Amino acid sequence: MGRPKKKRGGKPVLTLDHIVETALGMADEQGIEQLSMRKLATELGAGVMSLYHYVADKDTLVEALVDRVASEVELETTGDWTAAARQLAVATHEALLRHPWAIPEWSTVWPGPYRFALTEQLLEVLAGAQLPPDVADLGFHALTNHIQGFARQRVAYGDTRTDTEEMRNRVKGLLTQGDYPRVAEHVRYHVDGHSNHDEFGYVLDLILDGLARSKADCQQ
Amino acid sequence: MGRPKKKRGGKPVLTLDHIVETALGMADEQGIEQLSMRKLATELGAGVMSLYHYVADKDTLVEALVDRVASEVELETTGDWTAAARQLAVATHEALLRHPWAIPEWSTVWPGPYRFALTEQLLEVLAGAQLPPDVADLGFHALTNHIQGFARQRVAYGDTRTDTEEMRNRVKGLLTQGDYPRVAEHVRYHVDGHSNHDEFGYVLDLILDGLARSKADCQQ
DNA sequence: ACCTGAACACCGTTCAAGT
DNA sequence: ACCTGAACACCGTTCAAGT
Repeated sequence: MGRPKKKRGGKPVLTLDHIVETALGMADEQGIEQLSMRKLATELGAGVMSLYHYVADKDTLVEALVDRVASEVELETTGDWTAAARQLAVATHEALLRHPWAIPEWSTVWPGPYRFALTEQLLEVLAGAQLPPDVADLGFHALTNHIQGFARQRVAYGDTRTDTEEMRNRVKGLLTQGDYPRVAEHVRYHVDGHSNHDEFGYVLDLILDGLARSKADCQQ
Repeated sequence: MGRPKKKRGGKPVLTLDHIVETALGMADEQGIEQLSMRKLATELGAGVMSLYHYVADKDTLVEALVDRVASEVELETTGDWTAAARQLAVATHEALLRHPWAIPEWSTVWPGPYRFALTEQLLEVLAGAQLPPDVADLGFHALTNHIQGFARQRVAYGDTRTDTEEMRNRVKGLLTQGDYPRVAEHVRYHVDGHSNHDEFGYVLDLILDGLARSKADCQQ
């Protein structure tokens, strides 16, 4: 959190924290594809090799970056298990939308401590629901798949930051030309039909209702 | 499909088809991270720059590669809409497992014609089911998220080809050390408990049953 | 039309050296 | 302990040139 930029007399010109925070900013602004050790170093006003005193290699840095995103998710929840699961899902979804570059990394990179804590928490919440084990497992995967899948889709069509001229033209082409009418219809359904409709929450509730219902079914 | 390797007198030493097929083989064997234009060219016995007569740039090649994977999915289906959706889902899942490198690309890359045809087909099947529009939409996303999410997870823990020493140690550490007990429990549930249980199909049927039930609910 | 080598502007990382 | 430049082994791609 403290970020000593140059600090004449003191020793630590660089900090792991400062490195990660700067890298995060660069990834947020220009995408992770544009983030290189060299650019990061010059952004920090340091030599490239200085970074390697704080980070083993680039992959480890990216892992740290993704975990930094996971750290933004509030783990404290209120209410019963459906409310709690909902809060975790929404908070994760929002964190991913804040850092779109992290979406493809989310499921690719080995989890860091914050990510593990988040997963642990969601599993804990589901365990508290006393669902039959296979339903709990299904529920966990349905929720995480929904979170990731929906974030990916959000960014694919229509996220303002990721939008390139190229992509907008391709979408327009898809909607204009007659090939793939069902796909065009589906995209339109999302783009104009439901923009102020909270689709993420809507489907999320369907999943949670389904889980709650499974439990009721088993208990009678 | 024809692959002329050197063909002394004839002109086409290279073919788009031959390039894509060779690149696919390399990606399958060594992962897409290891696939470079230069290595691909030498594998083909050509100069790097020769490739650029068939392919605009590396990104386009990767798009073609992913579409090559999509092309493996059989679009012809039999039976009612649940059977048809099931067949498409299973075939897609299998194609992704055959080419694990394609899983993260699947939702990142702009779709090619085969991928579009596949999406169109699934939407068509769901349209044929006469579900209420929002249920059809939910169903489409539930299915695609399940396909992608499950494939990702399969590869994350336990896919033999992607398994590195590194990763096996990390998983072992997770299971051995006491941090994150719920996560460890969850991984164990998948690793030993259900190895011969067809989890993909099981959850897939739950989704399809849920959709069918929604329809029944609305019709009465 | 098809293929190419040289060159440019980048990468991540090793290594040996500086304070 | 902390920082570094030179060097190595790579990248994708432009350009001008060959057949």
